[in-house]
Amino acid sequence: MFEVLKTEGLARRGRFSCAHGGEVQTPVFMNVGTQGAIKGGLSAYDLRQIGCQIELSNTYHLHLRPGDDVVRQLGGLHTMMCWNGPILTDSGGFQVFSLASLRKIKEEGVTFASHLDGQRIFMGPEESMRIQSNLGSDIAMAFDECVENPAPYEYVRQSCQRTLRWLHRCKAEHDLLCAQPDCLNPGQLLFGINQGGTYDDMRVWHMKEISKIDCDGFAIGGLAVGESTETMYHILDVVLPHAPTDKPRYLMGVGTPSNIIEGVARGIDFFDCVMPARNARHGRLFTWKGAMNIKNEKYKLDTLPIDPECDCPVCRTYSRAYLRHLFKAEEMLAMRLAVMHNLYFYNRLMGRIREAIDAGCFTDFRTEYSDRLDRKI
RNA sequence: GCCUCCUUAGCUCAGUCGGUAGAGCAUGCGGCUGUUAACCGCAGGGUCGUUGGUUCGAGUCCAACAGGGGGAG
Repeated sequence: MFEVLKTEGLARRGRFSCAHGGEVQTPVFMNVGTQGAIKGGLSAYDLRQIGCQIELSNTYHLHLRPGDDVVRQLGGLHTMMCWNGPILTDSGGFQVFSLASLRKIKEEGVTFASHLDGQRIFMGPEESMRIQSNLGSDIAMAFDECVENPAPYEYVRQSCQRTLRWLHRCKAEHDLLCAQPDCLNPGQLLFGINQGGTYDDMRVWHMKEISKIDCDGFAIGGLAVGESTETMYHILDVVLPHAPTDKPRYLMGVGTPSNIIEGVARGIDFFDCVMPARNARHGRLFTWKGAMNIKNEKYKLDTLPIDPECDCPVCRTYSRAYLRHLFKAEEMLAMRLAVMHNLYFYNRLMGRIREAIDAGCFTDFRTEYSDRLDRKI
C-alpha cells in the first residue's frame, strides 16, 4: 500500500495506493476542499486539469453541513462531489485549534459551539471516526488536539498523552466500523498524528508511542501554528528519525513552496495547505521566480502570462493585466483563474520534486529553489 | 430677477457650545500554513467654493460673489 521507490538523502520518492483512484505518486500535495469543494469555484473536473492526485476534506465542516448522514445517503463524498480519486478527511482536530474560542476539551472529547449557529456539537475520537466512515474517505485522520505554539510544557505533555489515548480509541473504533457489513469504504485507512509542540522530548516520546499502533501512515501535526520556520524544521529533524520508514509521513497544513521542499528534504511524503488557494483568492500568485501580488499597479499594462515558465491553462491563455483587472473589478473569474494557477503550480512543484529525486538531483533542485519560491517579486 | 437649501479627501458624506478636520468607499501596499478568511491590516490623500467681516481664535457666526439642487411666479 506504500512503497518507497527511491531515496536521496532523507528525501523519499514513493507510491501509495488506496481504495479509489489507483496510485498516488509521492511526495504529493493534497488539494484542500474543506467543504467538499475547492474554494474559488473549481470543480472536480478542474482538479484533474490542474494535476491533483488526492483531495482533502474536513470532518467537522461536513458534519455540520450538509451532515455526514446526508453525505452517506448521497453515496459518500466521492459520489457527492463527483471526484473518484483518493480523498483524505481531516478529523476535526485542527478545529480544536482554529475554533479555540468556541470549544471545551475534556477526556471524552471536545464540545464545540458551531461556528454557524452556536449549536452544541460533541466530537470525540469515536464520533470523528464514525463521521469519516460515513463520508467514505480513503484516509481517515485520527482525532487529535492541535496545540498552538508556543504552549507551556506541562500543557503540551498532558495534551499529548490525551491525544495518544484518543489515537487508541480512534484505532479501535475505526477497526470496528470497517468490519461492519454496511461500511461505505471498508478499505479506509487510518493515519495517526504526532504532537508535542516545540519540545523535542515530547515530540520523540509521542512519535515512539504512536508508532506502536498499527496505523497506515503517520502525520506530524501542530506545526506552522505559531512557531518560527527554523523551529518547525528543527522539530522535523528531531522527530522524523523516529517515524516508521515503511509508512507514509504527512506534514499537516504545510506550507509555503520552500516549506515543502525542506519537508521533502527531511523525509516527508504528504503535504496539504490552504495557502495556495487562499493566497490565490487574495491575489498572491506563485511563480518559479517567486510570489507576485497580481493586484499591484505595476501589472496594469503587463501582457505577459502570470508565469512565462508555467504551462497551466491560465498562463497559456490570459495576461497579468487581465487578471489584475478581474481582481480590481471583483469578478469571480479572478479567483477561479488564480486558484487554478496556484494549485497547478503546487502540483507541478511536487511533480518536479519527484522528477528530481528520480533523477538523483533533488539536492540541486533544493539549492536552486528552496530560498527562491517564497520570495516576493 | 425672487425665495430657499447645498458647496469639507478621488466619490458619498459626518463635523457637537466657535478652540486649526473624521468616516465609509475608492486608491496604493502588506499579511495569509491540517480554511470561522472573495478575508484582515497599514498607508497616502484636505488653502473646509472664493473674498471680506466679527472674534484672542472661524469648517462652524455675518455679508457679498461663484457654482449647483429645489420652489414659487
